[in-house]
This record gives sequence, structure tokens and C-alpha cells, in this order.
Amino acid sequence: MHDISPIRAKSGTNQEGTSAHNRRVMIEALRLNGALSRADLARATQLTKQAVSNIVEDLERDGLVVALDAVRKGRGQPFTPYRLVPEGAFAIGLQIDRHLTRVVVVDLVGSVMVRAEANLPLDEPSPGVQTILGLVARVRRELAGISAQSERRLVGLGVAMPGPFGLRESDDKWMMPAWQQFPLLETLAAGTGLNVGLQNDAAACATAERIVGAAHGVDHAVCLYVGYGIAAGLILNGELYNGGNGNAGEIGRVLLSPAGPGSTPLEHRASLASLYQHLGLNPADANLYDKLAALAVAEDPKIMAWIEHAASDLRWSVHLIETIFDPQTVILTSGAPEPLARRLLQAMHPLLPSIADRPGRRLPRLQLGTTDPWAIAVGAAAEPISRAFDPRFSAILKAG
Amino acid sequence: MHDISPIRAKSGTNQEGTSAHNRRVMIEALRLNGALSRADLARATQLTKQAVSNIVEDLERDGLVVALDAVRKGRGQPFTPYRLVPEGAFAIGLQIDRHLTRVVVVDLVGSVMVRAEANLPLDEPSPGVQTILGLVARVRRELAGISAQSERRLVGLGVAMPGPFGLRESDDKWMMPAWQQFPLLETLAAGTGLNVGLQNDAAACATAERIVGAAHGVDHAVCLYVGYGIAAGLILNGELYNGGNGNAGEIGRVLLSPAGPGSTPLEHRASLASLYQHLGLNPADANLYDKLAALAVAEDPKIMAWIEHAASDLRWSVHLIETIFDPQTVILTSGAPEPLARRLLQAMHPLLPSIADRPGRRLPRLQLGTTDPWAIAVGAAAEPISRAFDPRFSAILKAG
DNA sequence: ACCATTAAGTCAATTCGCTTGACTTAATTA
DNA sequence: TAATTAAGTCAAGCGAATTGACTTAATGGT
Repeated sequence: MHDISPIRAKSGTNQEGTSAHNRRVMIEALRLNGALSRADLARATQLTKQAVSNIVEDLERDGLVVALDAVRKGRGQPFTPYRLVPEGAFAIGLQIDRHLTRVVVVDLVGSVMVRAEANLPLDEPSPGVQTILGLVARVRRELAGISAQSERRLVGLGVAMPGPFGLRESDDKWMMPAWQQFPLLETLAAGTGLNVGLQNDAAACATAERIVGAAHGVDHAVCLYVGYGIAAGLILNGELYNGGNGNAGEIGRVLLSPAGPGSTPLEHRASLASLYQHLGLNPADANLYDKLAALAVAEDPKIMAWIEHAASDLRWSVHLIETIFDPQTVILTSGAPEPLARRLLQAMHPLLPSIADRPGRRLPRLQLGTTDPWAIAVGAAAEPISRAFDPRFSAILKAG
Repeated sequence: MHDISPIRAKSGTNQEGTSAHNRRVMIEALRLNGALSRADLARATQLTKQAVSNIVEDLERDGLVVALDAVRKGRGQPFTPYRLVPEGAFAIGLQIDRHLTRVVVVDLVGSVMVRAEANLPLDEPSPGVQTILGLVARVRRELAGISAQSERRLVGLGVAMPGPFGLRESDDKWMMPAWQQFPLLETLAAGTGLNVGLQNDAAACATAERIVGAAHGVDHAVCLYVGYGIAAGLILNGELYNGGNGNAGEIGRVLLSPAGPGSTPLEHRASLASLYQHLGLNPADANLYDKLAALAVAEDPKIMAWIEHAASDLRWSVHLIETIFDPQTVILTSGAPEPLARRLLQAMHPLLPSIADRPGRRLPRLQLGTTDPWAIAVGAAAEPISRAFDPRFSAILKAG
């Protein structure tokens, strides 16, 4: 039958899928709750004690969980809590930015084990990729010195770089057109032998917040990322949403007001690019970060003026995000130094009215996320970890 | 352990879950492909022929699929295609609007079997709910006359009404404050004995487009609904996205421009409410629909002026949706008559530039969805059907 | 001090749904 | 007419969760 159009469907599942799913569910339960006894895990996952026992035994043999000391509490036999073994898995995260690249190795619980960075020649991917492969090789060697099993436990390489992806060629050199054209994933996969995934920097930031930050355990959160451009990383229904072409959340490209093609994109007014321009700074300046921090701490009038102005646009961005996504919270993250981010956050208050302004809220409408410049690389690394261990990356489905 | 904070985790699964999931996958495959042989189903779902055979046998016994005549085609034994049995399941959909309510019964494939409507007193839910219960009872009786098994095969009642839900009390009578306060779901569940679900009207519209319309088989689609207000129904990753509080997509409440609290919400400029005001029509007028259609067909200057004006705002809305969600397509739906919707669609072109304007598109950036005024009720009815038969409503998870 | 109670966790048998591989049936093509 | 191709069945096997009885080890009431 059907020799013309391909048959479309989700794939079915079998016992292998069941088991894989249940393993992931247990790992997630431990991630969310810290440490749990087998009995607790049974309650958490709705599985029987026996099933849990078997799976825990498996996980322990695989080196993903360990037993802690037994705890006496109340009546009944003392229980033995289990927790995740951080060195049970590793992933490499790679941030590619306009003039610099960062590589980190994170473990199963999202802690950074190794980090390395290097400058990149602007928009010259061929030599750039060599630099990157060198860094990756270096962190792998370093990791091998820390954990003997490291290579076997390396689950993948996650890449984060500024989006959007796959558009017609751009003449804007800040959009990294040469990198956009370059067969990056293939080259990295070939050069490292690892599974490679790609996301934009805001998405990576959101992933980082989800695994170790403010979005930990929150199913609906949007991460507003103020970097060279601005974008939103979307955690919807507990998972990262990428859109049809990996470009969801590119909020900085929203044209302000319905006026027409002539109007300004949001990120021309409220991004760090606009700040550099406002201050007459060179974005490639190596001391940029420290300079900005100093200016912010000193409450320099020029930077305060920018903050005031940018905050007004960002306030509207939050309003937009709240109105459109109805998240439980919005997290402000930034490539900017913390003092600057903190002042920006303050200047964004009071927030605009929106449907988020409802009775009985449990989380703040807007909160500050990480301002660690390494967060994007960490988020990039978290992606392969999630792919390997998170139940939301449907392990139930049979391999396609 | 953990007697303080509750344990958090997804639930595990077992063979029952596996089986339920596989049944759903098969139903989805048939829904998407029309009719498939067992061998085709095995290929589509990655299950073995044997597993498929068993499940098909089950589904056939349950009256959800039937065999068609065997088909000879090419070498090999002739195959027997199976298709869904429309009367294998029914659901009731209920639209509650400001001054009217519509009830439909749809079958497994989304066809309308019975319909009924009645006027509602504006913002008086107590008598209103009696009217509704009367209508529901009536359509159930009618359905029983059509299909003997109908009551046993009724999977639920889906309700659609204008959002947003759960805000502080509003004084805007068009937001139906009394209905918002009323314990609607409980009353309907008690009065009908059915499972009751709720979504906003744009979401229902999107669900309708997904099951029988332009979003059929499309995993990332946004439905821009122009009704009394405007809102977006979001199909993300193949499923409806509701947000943290069921209010995702309330795009009409976006304040235009970052200016501040004083600025106008989008829907004050581009909704049918604005049209009624512009034309000096009473929204409760029973002939409104026909009047609008006549004006649009006649290209009345006043309505054309509104179209021009609204199109500019809607064009921006599409730009916003494309930029933020990166969908494969945007579908324009409306409570307005088709001639008006069609002119509105035309006036929205050319669209604003956005990341959706990419090479190699397969679907149009913007297309016209249904203009059937019953679509919202149909979408409301589709929700319980999906909940009962769609693999995306994770049947794998054990009951919580 | 003792025993009933509570709870964690194991053991062994069972169940259930998918898989495996051989087999049957029925068409086309050389 | 025989080889080939493909749909579909049969029967045994397997794997993962379930079931229910059992063991272990603590607390709390008398």
C-alpha cells in the first residue's frame, strides 16, 4: 500500500521503552527531590516497591545512583536514601559567540567539572572550528584525569550559538553569517565522535536555569535573555520549546508597533549591542565585562540612562511574554555583569499589568536568573544530559 | 521520609501503559493516513506485525476500526485496509459566548452529528446553566436515536468560553465576570455525569483546525482567532499549549508599544468588538452575522476602512506570532462571516518580514482557517476525543 | 520490658503484551 | 509453471511489572 506518500505516525513502544522510561522517571525524581528511599520512589512514580527495587539495583550497578546511610525516622524499618552520582554521566557544552568560545564539561547533576575558553576570529568558521576542536580535546583529557570512566560516560556535545538559524543570507556581520552557513554540526560530530545538538543561546540559558537555576522544577517558565541581542528561552510543559525551525523565542526581532516594515526591532533598543553603542564601547574589547561592571557599580549617569531606557522596553517584553505564554515565572538572564543585571531588574519595576498579575501567585512574576557568563555553555551541556536521562525526551518511543 | 514537602515526579509506566499508548498510536496513524493495512501499521508504528495484528483485532472488537475490502496491488498477498469507525466514539462540545451557547456532538473523526443552540442571558450563569443542561440533554437524546451505543461511547464534554480565566474580578461586562466566578465545570459535571474540560475559544478553534482543518498533521501551528476579542490558539509540538494557568495565547491583551500602562491593548483595535463599535452595531443583534456578510460582499466603504485598519494590526500580530513561536504556519480564523474574513486576509498582505520568511517553506505563512461559527463548539468537543485517543495525552503514565 | 504496630524492603510466582522465527496464503512476474 | 514478493498467522519465548506473602527493624503504648 502507500507507495506514494510516506506513512505518518508516532512510533509505538514495548517493554524496553517502558523500562527506559521508568529509569528516567526515577532519575528525575531523584534530581527533583535530592535523595529518596526506594519506598519514596515507589510512591513518587506510582510503581510498585518491587519494580523500584529492581530499577534502583540496575541504576546502582550502572553507577548512576548510590545508597546513603540508612536513616531512622519514626516507626518502621529505617530507610536507605539513594541519590544521583554526579560522575555517573558527563556532557560537553560549547558556546560559540561572535569573538569567543567557551567549553565546559558538566556532570549528571549539572556541576561544571572543567572549563576552557578561547578567542574566535569573527566570522571565520574554518579556523574557528579547529580552535574549538582543540578545546574540546583538551577538556576531555582533563576530564579523563578526574574520572577514569569519563569517556564511556560522555553522553554528547551540546552547542549553543546566537540564532536565528536557517534564514536567507544576512549581511549583518553580528549575525555570524559565515557560521550560519558552515556545516558546523557535521564537522563537530566528525571531529569529536560525539552526538551533537544545537540550540540558540537563550534556549541554552533556559536549559541551564531549568537544570540548576530558578526554573528547577517549574513547568512553565520563560527565560528572557539579554545578550548581544535579546531572546527568550521557553520552558513549556516542562520541556524546552524550539519551534518549527529551532527559532522560537527570537523576541528581539519583534518590530515595535504595528507601524510597518520601517519600525525598529526590539533588540535594537534594549540589547547589550545597544548599550555598547550608547557607551561607545567596542564589543570585541576583552575588558568589556569588567568595564561594564565598574560603570554599573559607580552608577555612571550614561549607563543609568541606558538602563532606564532599556528597562522600559524590557518591561514591555515581560508583559508580552506573560500575555502570550502565561508562564509561572519569567527569569531575567543576561550576558551582562551582575551589578548591571540587578539594576536593570530594579528599573523594570513596577511591571506592566498583565494576566500574570493574578491572585494566589506562588512565584514572582520576574526574578533574576544567573549572570554567570558560563551559563550558556552549561545549558548547552545540559541538553545532551536531558536527552539521555530526562523522561520528557520520550524514551518510550521505539527507535525510528 | 519526606513528610514535609510532597515528592515530585512524573509517574512510571507498565504494560498496561504500553498497550494503551500503542492503541492510541494506531488510531492516530489511521486518522492521519485514512486507511492502512496491518503491515502498513506495523511500518508506521515500528511495532511487529504480530503486535499490530493483536491490537487491530482488539480495536475491531471494540468497534473502533473496521476492515475494508481486500486490495490487490503489486506482488504478494492482497492487503486488508482498516479505517476508523466514526461512530466508535462521541463527544459533546459546548461553546458559551456572551449572549448565546452552542452544543454539538462530534464523532471519532470529528464530524458533527447533532447541533443545537440557544440564547443566553448576558452574565447570568444560574439560569444560563439550566439552558445549557437542557440543550445537552436534548442532543444526547437525539444522538441516542442515531447510534444505539451512543451513551456508552460518549467520552466527555468539552467547554469553550472566552478567556482569560482566573483573574481578579473585572468590571468589563464583556469579559463575562459572573461566568468567570461561577462553578461551571462542577455544575456541568454534576448535571451531565460526564468528564468536563475547559479551554478558551481560541484554543478550541485551534483544536478544531488540528483535528479536521488546516493544522491537521502539522505539529507547530498557531491559530489567530479574531472574535469579540482576539487570541491565539497554540499547537506546539503537536499538542495544544495552555500555559501555566490556561491563559496562554491571550494576544489581544498585548499592550501596543512599550510606552506604558496607558497604551492600548491590541484587541481594542482589531477585534470584532472594534468593528461593531466602528459600525455602530449592537453585538447582541441576532442578525449581526448576516449584516456583516452583506456589508463585506458589498464592499461598503465603512467596513473596508475598518478592514484596512484592522489588517495593519493583525499583520503585526502575525509577525509577532511568527517571531515568537516559529510555527510552520499561521491560520486565521474568525467568528466573522467568510467574505469578511477573506477580505481581512487579503488586506493583511503583504505580510511583515519575519524569520518565517525563509527559503524552502512548505506551508503558507498565513492561511485562512474555518469561518464556520460552529467551529469553536467542534473544537471544544475535540478536546475530550483527543484526551481519550491521542497518544500525546500520555496514556503511558500510570493513573495519578 | 514487652508486644503490637508501622514501615522498608525482599522473595518467588504470575501475568501480560511484545517479539521471534517459522509457516501459510495469495498475488505478480519471468 | 515456478520463483518471487508480500500479507498475515501460529506458537513459543521473553522481559518487565505485578502480586502477595514474608522478613527485618524501628517506635510507641501499656
